[in-house]
Amino acid sequence: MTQTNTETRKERNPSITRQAILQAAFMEIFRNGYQGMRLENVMSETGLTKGALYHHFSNKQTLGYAVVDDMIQPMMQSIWIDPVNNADDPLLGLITAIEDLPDKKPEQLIEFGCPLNNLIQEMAPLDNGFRTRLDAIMESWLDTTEKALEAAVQAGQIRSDINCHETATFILASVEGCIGLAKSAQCGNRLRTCLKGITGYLNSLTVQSG
Amino acid sequence: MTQTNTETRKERNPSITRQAILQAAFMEIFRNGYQGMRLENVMSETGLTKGALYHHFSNKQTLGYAVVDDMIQPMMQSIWIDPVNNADDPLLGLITAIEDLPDKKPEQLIEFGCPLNNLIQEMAPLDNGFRTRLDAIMESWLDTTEKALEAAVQAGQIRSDINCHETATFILASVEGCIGLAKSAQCGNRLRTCLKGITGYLNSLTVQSG
DNA sequence: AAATACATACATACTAGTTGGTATGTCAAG
DNA sequence: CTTGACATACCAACTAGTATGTATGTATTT
Repeated sequence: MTQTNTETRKERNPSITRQAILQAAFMEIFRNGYQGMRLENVMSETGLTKGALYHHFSNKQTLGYAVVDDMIQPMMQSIWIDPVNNADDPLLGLITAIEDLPDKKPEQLIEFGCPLNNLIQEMAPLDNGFRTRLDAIMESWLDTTEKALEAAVQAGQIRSDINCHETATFILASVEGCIGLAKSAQCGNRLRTCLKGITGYLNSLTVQSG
Repeated sequence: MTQTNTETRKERNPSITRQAILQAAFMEIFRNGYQGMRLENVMSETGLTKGALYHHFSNKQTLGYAVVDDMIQPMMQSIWIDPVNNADDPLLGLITAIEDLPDKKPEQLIEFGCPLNNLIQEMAPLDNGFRTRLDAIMESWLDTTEKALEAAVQAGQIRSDINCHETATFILASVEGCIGLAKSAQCGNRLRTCLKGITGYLNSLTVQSG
């Protein structure tokens, strides 16, 4: 085995390398925001050099977009969209998605908030490429939630006089707001207190409670 | 009149100069975040130099803290805390505070969001000095809202079985969430849609609607 | 009331460190 | 042996912060 480097030879695997860069960039953005992300930190966390980084991504912006498309979008898909779409009971599917939130990555959720919302609040006014990508995720999130509410109406679970579009928007706003409030206090209790408000609201929509 | 400068002589007024710096810094932070704020832009927007800036504020962090204390806190006071505290009708005071939001600075609210929430989401995990200042504003905002709910209970306006603390937390989370969603879409309709969800929720708390 | 002394309120010029980006070299795989 | 996958070395621009100079207001002294 020829060994030109002092360190152990790195096996080449471009897809794994790319994934490692994306993972490190995601965490950097999650903690510090996109503007606060330092490519130097992405390098040190992956053990790669600037050459490798710029081989896979042409610039910082492209890397940022890729984090949205290849990391954040799949997360939202697996945390909310898929479970809610596949739930047998539409209302229970929504409630479960909400109640499961604190269990996913509790410490990260409270310390750093929601990766999607963080980037929206930072970048929406500054970079329309970010904004359109992020709002597309938001729209699909809204769409899934709205359809679940419509199904819950059809199933006779919640009142038929509610506006599902308005209600879905309100629910997602509340979810993001709750995570944001918990981040402000850096406190899990505030998250749970706040999420109870959402489930309480959902219960107020049920027919038997009217 | 001796005139050493080429430009017109600047009259000296330290308090006005300080306010001008704070105003420019606030807008810079509002648009770009604290990390994105450039002191050079604060200088160019005020027409001042770095010497003047560093005369009034010892460093960037001190300026950032002053923006929180001297700009954002008074804004929250005048937009929400004072009107809600001084309202004759506690429930109407809350509803009015919510419904008035889009009228304050509509284009800024939708484009840049909420100055308080922006800074919380950006800085809470990064700088505890920011976080404690911002969360103190949040706490006073929560406190005012909770007391208004308690007064509404006392006045027989809303059901007495609700948890005012939990409800206040939920309402403020929803407000911030709605502003955040509108910012994502850069769309006033989504803000109004979402805020209707909040007022609808408040109505669901009233006694006659139970 | 004029002169002096001193602190405040700025301006100018510079520095050190950071950061995104590039040019080029090298090793490995097909 | 050509192309892809990296490493090394370097640069130009930016940015917070500093050192220092100067003009202005104000209190004190005589």
